[in-house]
Amino acid sequence: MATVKQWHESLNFSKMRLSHLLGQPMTNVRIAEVFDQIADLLEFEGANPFRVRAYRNAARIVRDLPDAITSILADPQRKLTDIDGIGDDLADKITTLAATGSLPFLEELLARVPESVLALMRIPGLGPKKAAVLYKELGVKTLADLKAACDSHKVQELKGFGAKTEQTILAGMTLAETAADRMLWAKADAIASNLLAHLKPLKEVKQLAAAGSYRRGSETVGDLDLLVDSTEPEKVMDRLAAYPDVAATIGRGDTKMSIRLEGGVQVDLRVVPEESFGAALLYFTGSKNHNIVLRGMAKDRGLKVNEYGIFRDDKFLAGRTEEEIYRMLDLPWIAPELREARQEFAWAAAGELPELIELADIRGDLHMHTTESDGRSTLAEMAAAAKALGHSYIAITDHSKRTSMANGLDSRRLLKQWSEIDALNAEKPGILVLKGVECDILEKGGLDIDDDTLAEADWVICSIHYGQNQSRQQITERILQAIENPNVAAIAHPTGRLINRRKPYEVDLEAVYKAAAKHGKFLELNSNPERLDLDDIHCAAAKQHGVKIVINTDAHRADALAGLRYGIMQARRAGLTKEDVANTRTWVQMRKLIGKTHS
DNA sequence: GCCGTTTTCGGCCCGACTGTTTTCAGTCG
Repeated sequence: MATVKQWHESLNFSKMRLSHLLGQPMTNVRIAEVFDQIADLLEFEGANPFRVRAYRNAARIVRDLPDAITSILADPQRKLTDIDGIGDDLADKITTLAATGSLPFLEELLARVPESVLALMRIPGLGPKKAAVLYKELGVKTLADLKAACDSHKVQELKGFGAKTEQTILAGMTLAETAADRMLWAKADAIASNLLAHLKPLKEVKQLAAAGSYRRGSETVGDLDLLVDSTEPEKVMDRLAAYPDVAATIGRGDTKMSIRLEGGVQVDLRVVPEESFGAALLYFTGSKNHNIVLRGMAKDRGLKVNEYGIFRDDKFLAGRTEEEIYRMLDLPWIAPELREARQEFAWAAAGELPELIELADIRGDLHMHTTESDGRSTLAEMAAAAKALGHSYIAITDHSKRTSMANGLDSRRLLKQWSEIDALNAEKPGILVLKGVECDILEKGGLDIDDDTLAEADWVICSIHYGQNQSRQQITERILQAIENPNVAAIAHPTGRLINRRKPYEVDLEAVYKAAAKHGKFLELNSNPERLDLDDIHCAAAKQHGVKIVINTDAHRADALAGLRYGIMQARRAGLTKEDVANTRTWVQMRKLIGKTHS
């Protein structure tokens, strides 16, 4: 999926020279980037595809790991080779990377293959084989070379290429220049809902679903994958072709069709008969790696799984529902959010598949703003909207004074707001409104509101809004200091994703997790879809360290309170249960967790 | 490159679609 997105990433990646990757603390993400680049280079060289897959797999495994590689290396009790998919060779390479910041094997590869050719493989329709031919036969090293070769029609003269391929390459190049990045889940949701509503009225459509990373609740979505149960694929495909927003048809066969919408989003449609709907839903939901494991398990049992069902010696056994397929493999049904080939199979084998948290489990939202700072809705409007959503409590957490451009409150205004909250509660609004604040962690350390005032609050959540360019160590120190303040209950934006689309600040998250666990402080999963933080990986890491998590919206207007579901999806992807998330509890229970005793 | 209650070698998920072929390789998901 998402060839266009990969293209973008490759453009960004090729700008980011190796020297930028190296010589910095070796985070999991940086190690993963090195392995992905090795996989690309090996693939270009035509290496054994399974060897390439091993590197890609390792990249994904390291990226998804809740623990920092550096802390595993530092722990004499643990070995890298204990991680599934990491053998002796890759463990050595990781160790070398972490110790020296460089990897001789990668240097060798880069000496053989110019890094710029990797961008060729990102063009839709150009894979490693064709890219290698272009490089070897025509000396195409860059995208500019490729453009020139197509324009002079040298490409179509190559064996295995033709006029059509040349056109496809040119079209792929211009498309990639203008196409959109991966979209946020919320946008995918809007588009998918419209598409489903367009297809549903067709009488030939018996069942339909949106699958892919959208169904898995991935934070961002590349392509949309639609699945339809019908015996009349032609009619279904005609219906999709008639969708008003279609810009182009990329491909169309007997049961499968791909279109591109205005704005660049690719939509893949697959039509299957009823007896295959569950198998196809499983296949189309992915992830790819989840499917690979499933199919391997089937093979071990002398079975075969494809998108039509599960088979023994070509005899159809099941396929109507996902449950049937899982059952044939002695597995319970696995929630789509968990299907990333991370821990779900180990959990299933041990009978420890977590009962994932649901939206309805949340009892209160503990981070929101009002018109008193930079919110758009009043205190009363926020309370009414939260009550309508079924919450039993909320915390009003307007900004503190340092955040002056958001009209942050000083202690005098805070105390005034809190007396208004007392008055509102006295009117018995049907929801408990808590006196809170989102208190700035100042550049020099320390908090923006005095301790005497903070002691009056029910709920103090802290975050960094200024001095985000400080060193990793300075930022970490500031956060640790806030965690140690007895008046503080929670840290918001712990990984630094607090401004849309801007690079997060650098922070030693291990230290933050450890301190939060030690002092019983909450880390916030901020549910804003545009700057979601903690994401699924960080969420799992926080849980691993025994940190208490709260899921809040950080809503700036009443209708944004419904955005809690975005955070819930990430929590589910991290395998969190109701117990793992603190604000599934009543406020009385929560207050005990915080350790506050005053009323 | 990884992995092993069939294994330390020989496997590694599976099928649709396209373009260039004349039975298939490459690409994609």
